[in-house]
Amino acid sequence: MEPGDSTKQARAAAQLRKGVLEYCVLALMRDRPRYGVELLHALEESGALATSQGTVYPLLSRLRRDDLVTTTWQESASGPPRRYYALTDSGRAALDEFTRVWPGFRNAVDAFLTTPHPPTGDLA
Amino acid sequence: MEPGDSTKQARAAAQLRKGVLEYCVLALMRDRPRYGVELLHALEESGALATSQGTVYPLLSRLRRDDLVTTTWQESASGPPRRYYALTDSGRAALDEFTRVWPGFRNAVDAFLTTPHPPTGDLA
DNA sequence: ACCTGGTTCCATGCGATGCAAGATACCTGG
DNA sequence: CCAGGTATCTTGCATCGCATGGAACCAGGT
Repeated sequence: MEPGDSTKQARAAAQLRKGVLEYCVLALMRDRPRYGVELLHALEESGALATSQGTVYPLLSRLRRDDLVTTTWQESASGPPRRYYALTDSGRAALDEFTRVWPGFRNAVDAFLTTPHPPTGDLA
Repeated sequence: MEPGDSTKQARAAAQLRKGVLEYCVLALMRDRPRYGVELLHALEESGALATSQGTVYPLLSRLRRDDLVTTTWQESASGPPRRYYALTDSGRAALDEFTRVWPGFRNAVDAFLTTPHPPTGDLA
């Protein structure tokens, strides 16, 4: 994404990420601990959820503040040490909760976008 | 939803609505003009996107400010006059743009929630 | 005429979130 | 010693959902 990209498409995508990014990051930690730049790359490869460091690190700080993740420093073979983030029980519960809520939300949006809204009345 | 409902489920759902509500409201106006309370009821019936007047009216003000909708006053058979909101060409373009972006976003989130993230490497 | 209730509209202030920009530190290689 | 890549974090801003409160209009009962 270009720095000065203020198209309507970019704006819609930016607003979409709100609130979802947190749980996608938790989902990435589900099977093993991850570190910041690793999460950043995984989000970038997904395409639709690409973001920046200025978004991920404050998010990770909030997750740690709310006891959804714990962190451990670990040496790296090449480069500075990495802070690995792992799910706590609360974090896993939050992820499960979101996984339960998401399908209903997704289907509701799909319905609004695809269902016609005729003048005569919805369905009553 | 109770007024003082601050459960994790409610919190996740609240954050999810961010950015999506705007386009669901536009989608409701796709086939005919709507007025405020009518939009509020339609959102409430969907379940997952139920919200309040304090959310809808500022949203409608922003849509009008950005020239995505136009408004016309119309008398009501029972009650005060209603302000009907209709899509402009820009509004319809924004809705089409969102309709194009949404499936990719939705599938990306689905992938994060359902795809395992094994230790050995993603897929490379 | 009064007043109670329902309907419809809107404004204000707060908390949460994504983001651009910048700062700091570590390691490797020339 | 210095340049570049890797990795972490902070600050200030803009946007958005929401609770709360207020204002206006109409119908019906007393």
